[in-house]
Amino acid sequence: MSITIAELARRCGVSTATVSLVLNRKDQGRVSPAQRQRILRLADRHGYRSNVAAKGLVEGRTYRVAVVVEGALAHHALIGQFSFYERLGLLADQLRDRGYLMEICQVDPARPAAAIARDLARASAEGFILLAWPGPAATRLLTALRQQRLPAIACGSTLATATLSWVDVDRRASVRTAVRHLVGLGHRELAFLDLSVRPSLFAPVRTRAFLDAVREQLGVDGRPWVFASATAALADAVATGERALRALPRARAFLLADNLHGELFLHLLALAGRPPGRACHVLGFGDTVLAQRCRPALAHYSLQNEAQVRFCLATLFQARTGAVAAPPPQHELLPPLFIAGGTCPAAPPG
Amino acid sequence: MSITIAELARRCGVSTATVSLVLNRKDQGRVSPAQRQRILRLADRHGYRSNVAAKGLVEGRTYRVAVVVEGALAHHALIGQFSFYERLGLLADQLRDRGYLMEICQVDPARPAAAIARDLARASAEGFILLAWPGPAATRLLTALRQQRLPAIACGSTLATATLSWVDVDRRASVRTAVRHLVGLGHRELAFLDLSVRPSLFAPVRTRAFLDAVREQLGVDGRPWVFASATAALADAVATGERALRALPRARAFLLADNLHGELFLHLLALAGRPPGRACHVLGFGDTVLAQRCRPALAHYSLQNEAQVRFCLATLFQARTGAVAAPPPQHELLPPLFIAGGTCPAAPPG
DNA sequence: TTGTAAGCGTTATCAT
DNA sequence: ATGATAACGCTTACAA
Repeated sequence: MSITIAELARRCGVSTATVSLVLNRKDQGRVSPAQRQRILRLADRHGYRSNVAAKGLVEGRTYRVAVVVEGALAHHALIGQFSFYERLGLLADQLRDRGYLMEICQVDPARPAAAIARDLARASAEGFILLAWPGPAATRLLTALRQQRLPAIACGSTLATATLSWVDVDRRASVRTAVRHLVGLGHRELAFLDLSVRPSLFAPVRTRAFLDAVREQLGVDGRPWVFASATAALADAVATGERALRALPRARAFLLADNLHGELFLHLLALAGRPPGRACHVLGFGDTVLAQRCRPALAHYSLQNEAQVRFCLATLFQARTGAVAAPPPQHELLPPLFIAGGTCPAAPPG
Repeated sequence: MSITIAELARRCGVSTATVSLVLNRKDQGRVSPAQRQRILRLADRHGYRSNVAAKGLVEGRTYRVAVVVEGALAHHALIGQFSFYERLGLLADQLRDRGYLMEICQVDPARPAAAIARDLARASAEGFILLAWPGPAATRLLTALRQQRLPAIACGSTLATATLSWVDVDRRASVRTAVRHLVGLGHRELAFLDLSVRPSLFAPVRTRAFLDAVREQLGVDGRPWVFASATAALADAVATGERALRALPRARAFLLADNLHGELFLHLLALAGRPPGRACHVLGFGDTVLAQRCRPALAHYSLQNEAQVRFCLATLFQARTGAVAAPPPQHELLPPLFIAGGTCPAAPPG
């Protein structure tokens, strides 16, 4: 245990109130600059750290924020959602910066939302962040938490309602922008590859967005350009990629529904004599970490993990005092963000 | 905030001391059974939860355990260490069961150990768990933490010393047992594939163990049977796998240094007309989650995540009271554990 | 400008 | 068998 306020007060010959005020920057002209300096210097010398328990006790707060995870923590690595961990790491750091502690709650999404919410309430957290939940499940759980008057927000889910808090990247707009990007580079034939691990939450959304964008921007039916693997097996991803290359021998523009198997597909392209970035253009979507593992790095539209996390915390902490408050519901659909890479140049202006 | 002890006492017409004793099961015949029941029932009805802050304050404890991660949380997904997250999830749950809170500290391993330890001390945790650190770095940090009298243990690192606390699976013994396993099945030619992402901490250890075991059990030089990819690229893993199959056309026994690219290699085997489990035997090592994603499931020797986590907590909490204590240093090298799968039968007895 | 003191919920020591 | 009460470290209303 570090030095206490009482001890600091004793050594400075002042009262605990004075020390507390100075340490919390609440001494608006109430404490003489001299005292102020002495107290701060002594605190620093002894490495003073406020006792969270005491502080929390007197303030009636827990300084905890729970991050609610669907199923096991390791599950998201298996389904290739690496950005899940990036967001978790960002949350851990940024919450610590605010003096909060991150609590990880792994819950069984099959249970009724009300039961989950009741259990979560026992975590005595001041706020809840639902990380990467499917939209419907997120909606149910957020609603149940709201009934218990617990501030909560979904991070990485697009909900159909404006009465709950959530943030996500706009997948539809990203696909649409990516199509415009490739069309702007002169391509008139695009291949769309959905090689992500099944069952994917977003596969139908992405495919639909692609077909709409193709219809709108090229005036044709894009269905012959869509190639989706039917299973989660790597072998199936390989087969699907090869099938696409055989089916569209003249295609020089490729859109990946997810960066997950990007490295694999770039490899297939190279084998097929269409080296990415030189003989053809490839655009991905998803985790930047995955994209940058590719050679060349995969140009893609981003998940914007940092922006998502920032929005979550800003919403949860929007009360003036830095305390978690029950905020009015807020949501945001982040616009497409291009991340450069060797597989495709930026879109031409206009 | 749930109901308090004081309120409970008021409603039962007893003192706070009585309630506290009953609630903490410290009323050895001191409280009458009738009172006891009344108190417990009322507490249950109001969903009483003890206030951690108050408890921690009076006990002078923080009920926090820090899990120290090398670099970013997401890093381990990129290098294919999925079991990292499995262990993290196990830690989160088991610590919560003990009334503890898990704090994730992402630290820059390039900084001096003493500086890291000083920063970690500010986390005011009662104990530290170094998750999946390379041995030398773990040794330095554990030593620095010990100098600050902070209980700490490394999970998933093999250290050269018995004066620090650590737990790991015995990689050497696992490889050796796997070789014996395949030899016991009648194989006289083994291929050893190291396709893991570079730079791997354990590649030299595993290769060395393989060569030793082959020398010992077959009396030959195993070097022509070792195939290692030189880079982290997927393309290199593919090339290395294919090279091994070409170089050893009659080999029917394969040992994978890591389950990471297991699915990929099984695919290559099938393509080469040697379907795993039927035409040949394949044994892996590492994450069970990865192995079970393969078709057929990859038989392998386990990392024993649960056993590792159990050992960590048992060591950290070994004081009688369930409090974290500064324990005498303890370590354990977990023995090989076979996990069945379709790619290889269990070893014949004897 | 500074000090005093009440109080947060809990545990544990002493009385009764 | 049970109750009073001090103590833990901190914040803050109020007094000086």
